Amino acid sequence: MQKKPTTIRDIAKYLGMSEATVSLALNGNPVVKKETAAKVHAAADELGYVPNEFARRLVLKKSGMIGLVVPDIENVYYASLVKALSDRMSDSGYSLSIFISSNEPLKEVRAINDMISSRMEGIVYVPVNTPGDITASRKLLKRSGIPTVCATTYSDDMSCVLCDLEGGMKKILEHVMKNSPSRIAYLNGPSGVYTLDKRRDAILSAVKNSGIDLKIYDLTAVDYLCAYEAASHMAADLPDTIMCANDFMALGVVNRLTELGISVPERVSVTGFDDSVFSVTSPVPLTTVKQDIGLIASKTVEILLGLINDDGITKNEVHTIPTELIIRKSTRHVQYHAKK
Amino acid sequence: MQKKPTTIRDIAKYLGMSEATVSLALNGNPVVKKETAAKVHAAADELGYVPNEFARRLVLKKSGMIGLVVPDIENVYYASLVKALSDRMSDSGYSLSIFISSNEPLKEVRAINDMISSRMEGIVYVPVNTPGDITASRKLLKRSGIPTVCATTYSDDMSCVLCDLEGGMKKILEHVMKNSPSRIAYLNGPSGVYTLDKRRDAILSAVKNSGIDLKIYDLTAVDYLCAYEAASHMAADLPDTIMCANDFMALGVVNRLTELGISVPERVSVTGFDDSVFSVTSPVPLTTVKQDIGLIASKTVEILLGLINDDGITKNEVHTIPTELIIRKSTRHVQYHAKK
DNA sequence: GTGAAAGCGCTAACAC
DNA sequence: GTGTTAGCGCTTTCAC
Repeated sequence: MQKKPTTIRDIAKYLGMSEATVSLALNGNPVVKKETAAKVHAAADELGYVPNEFARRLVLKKSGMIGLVVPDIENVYYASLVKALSDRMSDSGYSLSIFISSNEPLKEVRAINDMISSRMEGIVYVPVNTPGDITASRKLLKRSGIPTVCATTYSDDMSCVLCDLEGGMKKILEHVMKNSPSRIAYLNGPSGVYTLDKRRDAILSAVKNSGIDLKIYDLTAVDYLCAYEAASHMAADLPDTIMCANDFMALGVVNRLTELGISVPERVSVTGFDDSVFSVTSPVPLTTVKQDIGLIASKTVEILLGLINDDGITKNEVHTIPTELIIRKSTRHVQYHAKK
Repeated sequence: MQKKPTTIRDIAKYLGMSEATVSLALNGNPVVKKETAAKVHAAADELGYVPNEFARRLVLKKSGMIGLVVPDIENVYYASLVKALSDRMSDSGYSLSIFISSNEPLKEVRAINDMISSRMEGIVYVPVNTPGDITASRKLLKRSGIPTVCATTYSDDMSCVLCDLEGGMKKILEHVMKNSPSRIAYLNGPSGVYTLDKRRDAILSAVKNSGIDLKIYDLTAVDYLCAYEAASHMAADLPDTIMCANDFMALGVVNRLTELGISVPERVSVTGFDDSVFSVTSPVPLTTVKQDIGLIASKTVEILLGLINDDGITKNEVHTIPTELIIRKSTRHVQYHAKK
């Protein structure tokens, strides 16, 4: 069992002074005499004093914490986001408290409730990434009045930071177009997920009236296996370009195609999205769209801190991070360019 | 700015009853009359009451939280661990508080201090995974008296849960041996990291006196790029088997070799370790050693909860999780077997 | 420069 | 059944 932790009172008794002095000394308040302060620190050290944050926060009415909910930590995209957010936050004086919703709206609600009861001073909200009802979460957040910013996707009633998904999709499509494709397949996920719907819409509107035969597949999940299997089915009647909603899917396609003896990009071009590890560690490095997660994180922290300090930053501001086309080797056009 | 949260006192005033009753009702204590309880809940709802956890924890002297420090969330291995731990923990009534040390001993110390001040009731300690001095962390943990279990690696002064790294290494080596290799290269990381040293020792002692030409490379990091580059250097004078400390490295080797026109496993066998995503999404699926992260997580939680409840579970117990050889396509022997 | 005292929001005896 | 009261450990005026 745990030994009872040392309190300020213990130190005060031990030193024969008052709690107030000890507290002031410990907080480095200059009003206490230097030698007194030194004595206090020595005693604190000796007794193994560690402040009780609960007591502290209770009276200060500040938690010094910022909460973060993410849908899935095993997804490299979110893992990078968490890492970036954690880095950016550590300079701010706040500590980050991470919650995982596992893509379940119910867990998300629980996490948000936890954050509210723990009096987080700010919240970074990354909603579940599957079709699901998150109105409960949004209502809770709203009602709490805690400064919140929604990251990587859109929510209509709070500030958001997300990438220019449409722009990215258009850029990569333009790149693909240079190859004069006649049949494009686009592997997307279930509809009802903002970031996927956005991608689908963008590609759809860009291709419209181009005479290109575009076929969109709404897979059950935006993961490796689904894409891998989709590629299998496509093999019989191959399009010349297969675009994917993310890199992990593109990897699945590349691997399956390669297995089948279909060469990428010679026979078919494949594109990813996100510019994650997979785009680099793919046997055929992927042409993709970079979502600058570092930038998302920085902007998110910036806006959140602004909100917390009530800097007069507009609420419900939507901040769009530009995307960048990254040309690697999974699309034909690249090589063409690279070689001349 | 945030509106002032509703307190129990507000509800009491609003309803014209005492705080105690409200508190009891809110906690579902059966002594309060049903209708009173109903009224209280209604009022709480109406006023948007969310309990102040700090006050609660202060008086209860319990945080209801378990802390977790991990070195690197972008590493799929740790990401899976966090996920598994988070899942297992959620049934236990405790909430998990995640800290990222970014493989920096200093950040690790900070995280541990945070956990102690936040009065975590238990700690899952996953030490930094690079050579570095973590005695400070261990001393802090020790001194705090908080039940702690060290996961995925060994620490001499606390309970540990880790995989049978040596056994795993031996198993995969045995498998490789069936091919009668004459020259094996083993790609490891810097020495001074327990889990890597263990692997190195195991392979070293197993190969000793076998007449096999074993060459061990202590790379600066156990990642894709380092392994990729090492493979480049090896190409000139190729061993017949390249073993790696993890799957991510093995993927780097496979990709580089493939680029160089060296076929895996026909010309050289490659092995991984961990059985992570990479072993499955590799263009040549990797023969590897499975570390059952789910099991690690379950056992860790079990031991930790035992420690917290002082179940008389021996402290400083080292629990070893068995590893499993997973034969896929990156080693010759497999195919040999598979085909006959 | 230091101490006494009030109170942060909540819980848990103990009275009534 | 419900109210009164005394803290949990800390910070912070305000006296001295």
